[in-house]
Amino acid sequence: MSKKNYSYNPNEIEPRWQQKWEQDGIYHADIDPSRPKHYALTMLPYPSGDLHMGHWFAMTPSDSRARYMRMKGFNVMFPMGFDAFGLPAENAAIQRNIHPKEWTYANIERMRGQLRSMGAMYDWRREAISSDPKYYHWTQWFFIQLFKHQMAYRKDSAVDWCPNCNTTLAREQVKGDDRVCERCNTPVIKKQLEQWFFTTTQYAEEMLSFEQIDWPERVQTLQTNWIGRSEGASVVFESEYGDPMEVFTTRPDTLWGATFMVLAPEHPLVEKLTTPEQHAAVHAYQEQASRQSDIDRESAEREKTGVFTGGYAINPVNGERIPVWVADYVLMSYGTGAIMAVPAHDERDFDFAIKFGLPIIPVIENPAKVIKSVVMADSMKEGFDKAVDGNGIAVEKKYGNLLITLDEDKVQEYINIVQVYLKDNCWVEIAGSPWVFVFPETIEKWESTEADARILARCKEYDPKVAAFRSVMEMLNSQPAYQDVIYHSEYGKMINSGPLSDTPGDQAVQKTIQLLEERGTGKGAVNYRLRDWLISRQRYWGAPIPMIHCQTCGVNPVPEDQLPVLLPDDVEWLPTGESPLKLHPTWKKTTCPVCGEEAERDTDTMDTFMCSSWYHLRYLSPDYDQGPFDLAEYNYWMPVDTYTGGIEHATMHLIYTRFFHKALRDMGITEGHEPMTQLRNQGIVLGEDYEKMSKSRGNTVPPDKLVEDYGADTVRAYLMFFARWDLGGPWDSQGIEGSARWLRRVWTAFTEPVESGAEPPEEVSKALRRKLHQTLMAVTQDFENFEFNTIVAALMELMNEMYKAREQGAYGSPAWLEAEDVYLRMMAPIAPHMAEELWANLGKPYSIHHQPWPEVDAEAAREEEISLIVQVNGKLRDKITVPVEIDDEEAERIALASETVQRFLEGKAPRKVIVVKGKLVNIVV
RNA sequence: GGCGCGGUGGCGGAAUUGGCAGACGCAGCGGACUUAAAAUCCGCCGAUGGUGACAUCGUGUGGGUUCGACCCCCACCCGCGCUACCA
Repeated sequence: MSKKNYSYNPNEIEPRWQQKWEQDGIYHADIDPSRPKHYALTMLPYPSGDLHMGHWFAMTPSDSRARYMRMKGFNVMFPMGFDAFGLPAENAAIQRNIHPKEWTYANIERMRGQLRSMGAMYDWRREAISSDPKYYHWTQWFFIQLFKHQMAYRKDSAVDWCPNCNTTLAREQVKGDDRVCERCNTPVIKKQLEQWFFTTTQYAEEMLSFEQIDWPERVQTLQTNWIGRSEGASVVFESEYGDPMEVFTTRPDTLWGATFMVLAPEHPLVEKLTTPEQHAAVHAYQEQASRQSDIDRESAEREKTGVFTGGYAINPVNGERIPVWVADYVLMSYGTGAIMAVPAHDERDFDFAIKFGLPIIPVIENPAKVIKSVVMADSMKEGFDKAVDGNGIAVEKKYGNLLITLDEDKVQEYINIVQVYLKDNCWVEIAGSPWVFVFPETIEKWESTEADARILARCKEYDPKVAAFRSVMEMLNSQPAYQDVIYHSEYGKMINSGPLSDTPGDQAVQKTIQLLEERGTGKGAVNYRLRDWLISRQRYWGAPIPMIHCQTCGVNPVPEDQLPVLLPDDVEWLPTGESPLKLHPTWKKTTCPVCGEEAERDTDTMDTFMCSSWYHLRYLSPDYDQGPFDLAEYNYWMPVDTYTGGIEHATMHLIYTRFFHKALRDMGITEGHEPMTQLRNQGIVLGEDYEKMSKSRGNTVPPDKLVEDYGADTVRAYLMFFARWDLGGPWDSQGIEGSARWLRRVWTAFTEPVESGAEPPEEVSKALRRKLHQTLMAVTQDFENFEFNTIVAALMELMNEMYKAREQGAYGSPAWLEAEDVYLRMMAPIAPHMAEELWANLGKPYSIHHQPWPEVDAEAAREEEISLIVQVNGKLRDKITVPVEIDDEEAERIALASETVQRFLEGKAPRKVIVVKGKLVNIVV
C-alpha cells in the first residue's frame, strides 16, 4: 500500500470525515447486552446562540474521554441536547420582538452546526430539547407525580423576588454578598406570595452521604455546606400566656445564660405577645422589615435593630421570666424563627444586649487558654505566678495579664506558641532587647489601671512597628480576638447553671439535652440550612405547571391524559416583563377535573432546573410517548457512569438532580440511590487578560474562527494541553501554535517517507519500543484520571523520539510500524479527524474509531538501565548508570566508589548509608 | 467572619504522591536552509559566581519532622471560589 504524500489541510479533511461518520452512524449507541455499557454525559448547554470557548473546554475533553472508553471496549452512549427553556429567550422577545420559540430553535440550529464542527461522537438520534412538547409533557407528568406523593406543595411565604426578571427565584439562585439574581445580577427583594415548592429538605440527610458516588471532594464540600446540618437541641419556652415557643440552638449548654428571646419580625406569635403599649412600635418595625430588601439590611452594616414586644417568656430550665424582642437578625426561614439569646456566649446576642441594655450572664467558666504542651512546663498550671521552660521562654502573671519573655534568638521559633497566649491580655518581651509587643487595647487598659509605670513607658517608648519586628507585629495584630476560644465548651466547665453547674465542658451539651428530655421541655435536634425548592416562575418560556385552581375543589392536577399543557403561541410581551400567560385572554380558562365547573390554570411555569433534573433520562428514549423514558433503555444504560460539567452547578443543578432521582426512586420510577456515579468538573477558560471571558470586556475567543484557522483537531488538542482540565486557565493565542506545530509534525512523520536502506541498529528499535510502551502506559493512566494535559505532553514527547529514531534509520522497521499504529490509536480520541485520515492513508481498515485501545507490552516498556542518584547528606552529587536489577550492596559500593562522592566525603567515614532500591543512594556523614 | 481551593522559571504548566525540581509547550536567544521572509529543522534557555568543568542558592513566608520535603505537621501572608446575622 503506497502512502500519499500531501499536505495537511484540516478544512478539507474534517468536514469530509464528519460527514462520513454521520452517514455510517459509527457513533450510534444501541443496547447491546454482550458489551459493558458506559453512559458518558456532558452537561447540556443553554441555546444562547453561540458556542463559546467554555463549551469547547467542557465538551471536547469529555468527548475524548468517551472515545477512549469506547476503544477500551465499552458500549458508550454520549448524547447531547439543549436546556432550551429560560429567560434569555423571553428577553430577546421583549427587546427584539422575536418569539422565544423562534429565537431558541434558530439558536439550536446554529449550535448544532458548531457542535458538529468539533468532531464529537454525539449520537444525535438521542438529542433531547427541553422546550419540545414531547419533552415537557413528561416534565409536567413528573410534577404531578411529585404532587400526588406529597412532594410538591403550595405555601404562602416570603420568597426571593427578582424585580428585573419579574419572577420568584429559588434560594439557590440568589447569589453573593449582595444577594443578587443569578441571571441578571439585580438585588432580590422579599415578597409574600403563595408558590409551589418541592420537598428537597426531606432528603437533606440522605444527600449528605456521598458513599455510593465518586464525586470530587470540592463538590461534596460545597453540597455539605449548602445543606448545612447543625446538631443541637430544640427547646420549648413558654410565653406568659402559655403559648409554646420553640427554639433551635446548637448550644443548649448555655440555656441558663439566656437573658431574652428574639422573634423574627414575621413570626406568628409576635402579634399575640405584643402589649398594647408596644403595639405601635412593633408594628412599625414589622412594616419596615418587610419593605426592606436583604441588601438594605446589609447596608446598615449589621448594626442590630429591634423592638421589645412587651411580652415575656419563661425559661424552662430555671423558670426565669425573660423579655421577648423582635429583631431582623433572626430569620423566619431558618430554624423556628425564634431564638433564645445568650449574650455572654454569642457575639450577635452580645451586640444586641449591649445596644439595648439587656443583662449578660456567663454560664461557661472562662476556659483555659493554655493549649501547647511544648512550652508549658509542669509548673505552668493554673494559678502559676511564673514559669520558665528552660528553652528560652518564660511566662509570668502581671497585672492580671500574662507576660511572656523570649530569648532574642528564640523569637522565630516560638512565635507560633506565643500567638496562642496572645489571644488574650498578653504582652511579649524579648529578653536582652528593648522590644516589647503589646496590643494597643492592652495599653489602653493599663493606662486606666494600676499598671507599672515603668512597663507602660517601655511599651510606649519603643515603636512596635520597627522594621525588624514589623512582620511579627503584623502577625500578632491579625490574630482574631479570643471569642473562638471562649465559645468552645470543651474547655472550662458550666457555672451559674443550677443542677448542671460544674459539669465539665466536654459533657455540657449532652447533659443539658438529657435534662431537657427528662423534663419534657426539649430534645436533641438537627437542623438544616437547605430550604425546600421554590419551583414557580412567573414567566412564559417554561413548562406550564399542570395544575388547575377551582373555587370549590381547590387545586388539582391536570388529568394525565390531557398532558401536555401546551404553551400558547399567541402571546404578547409587555416591557414590564409580566407573564404573558397571566395576561392571555383565554389560555387559563379551563374546567375543573373534579367537578367539571369553570376553573383556572396555574399561570406559572416551572423553574428550568426542573427540566434539567431529568434530561439524562430523556436521552434514553427522546421520542418515547408511553412514559418519560423506555424502561428497557433505562435498565441497560442507567445510571450515568461519567458526568462532566462546571463546578458552578454544585449547589444548584447537582443538588436538584440528586433530589429528583431520590424522589423518583421513592415513587418507584427509578432505581438505585444516585443518578450519576462519577462526576468530574472542568475549570474555566479565562481570557488572555486573565479575566473571565465576557462580551462586555471584549476578551472572548471565538472558537469558529480558530477552527477555520487551525482545524478542530488543533483546537481540541490545545484545549486539552494548555491547562489542567479541572482548573482551567488563561487562554494564550500564541500557545495554540504549539499544538498546531505538534499536529503538523505528526502529519509529516506519517506522510513523508524517508530513504530507508539498512535495518536500524538493535538499540534504536529497542529504545523506540520502550518509549512507545512507556507512553502508552502513561496515556492510559491519564485518560483514566482525566489528566488530559499530560496526555498531549506525552504524545509530543513520543513524537520527538520518533523523529530521532527516524533519523537513526528506524523508518519502515517493524518497531516503526508498530509505533505508527499505536500512535494513531492513542491520538484518535484527541484528534479524531487526523487520526482517521492518517489511519486510512496507512491503508488500515476503517474506522480507527472502531479499533481497540492498544495493549501495553510491559516487557518492552521495561528500563534496563537506570541512572542511580547518589547523594551526600541529601544533596545530589553524582548520577551513575547501572543495571535496574542492581542490589543494594552493589549500589552502595558503586556510589562510594564515585570520585565526586569521595571528594565530598573529604575523607570522613560515612555514618549511615540509605539505599532506595533501584533509585538512589544517600550517604550521611 | 466561616468553609474550600490554590501559590513552582518571563508565561501556561510537569514531578510515579517523601527520592534527579522545572517534563511538555509558549515566548526569547543562537545556528542551518532561503536572494529574502514565512514555514521547517538543530541547539541554548531558574538565579548568582566562574572562560570553564563546577560551586552556591532556589517551589509564597517562618518554624518543625526526616538520611532526604514542592510533597507531611504547626503558624502566618497573598490570590481565587463559595457562603454569610444559620442561632
